[in-house]
Amino acid sequence: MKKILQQIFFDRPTLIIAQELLGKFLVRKSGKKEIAGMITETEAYIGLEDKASHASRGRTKRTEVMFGNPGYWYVYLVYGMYNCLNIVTERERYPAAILIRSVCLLPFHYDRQNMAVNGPGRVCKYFQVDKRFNKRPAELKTGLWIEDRGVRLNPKKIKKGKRVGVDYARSWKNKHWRFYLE
DNA sequence: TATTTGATTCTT
DNA sequence: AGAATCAAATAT
Repeated sequence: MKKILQQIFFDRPTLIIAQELLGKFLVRKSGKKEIAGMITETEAYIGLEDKASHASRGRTKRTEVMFGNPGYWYVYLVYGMYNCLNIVTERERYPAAILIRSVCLLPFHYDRQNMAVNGPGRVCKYFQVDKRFNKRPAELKTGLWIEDRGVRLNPKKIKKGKRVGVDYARSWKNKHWRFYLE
């Protein structure tokens, strides 16, 4: 069973979605080639108050997609080198998104050496995601979407921790808004 | 207009 | 521990 997650899935509380995305599949299709991997690590960035979120500094050309409708991709360049892939969540005008940090590749795609793709920069590199996908909807015709393939996780398998690389975010850096599988 | 800084990763 | 490398935020 394969079911593409629709926009309504993302129009809900971000912390719920960030956990539910674990076990879902990120799918990239260009031409006949399809790459798919199970999402194993996410981070939530929520609201104007969250000092770790780009949206906390207000609505800019870069962050406006976070203020828009849910179910859209937010792709940005960090450290001048790496792209980061996020899915926008919650209602229009409420800025929130989830960073996809790691995935686990299907056997068809890996050679044991690199079955895990750890780190947002590596996820984008492997799935050939760049700013072309920014502000585009997560759906089939975009060539990049998220699927439910029937994997059901025991909620106890979900680990929580502090978000990575946000030491500058004052008290918000201590929020346990990072979710991952062992 | 100039400087600083990152939701990172790779090399030394 | 440091480099790579640039868009956006902040300082001047």
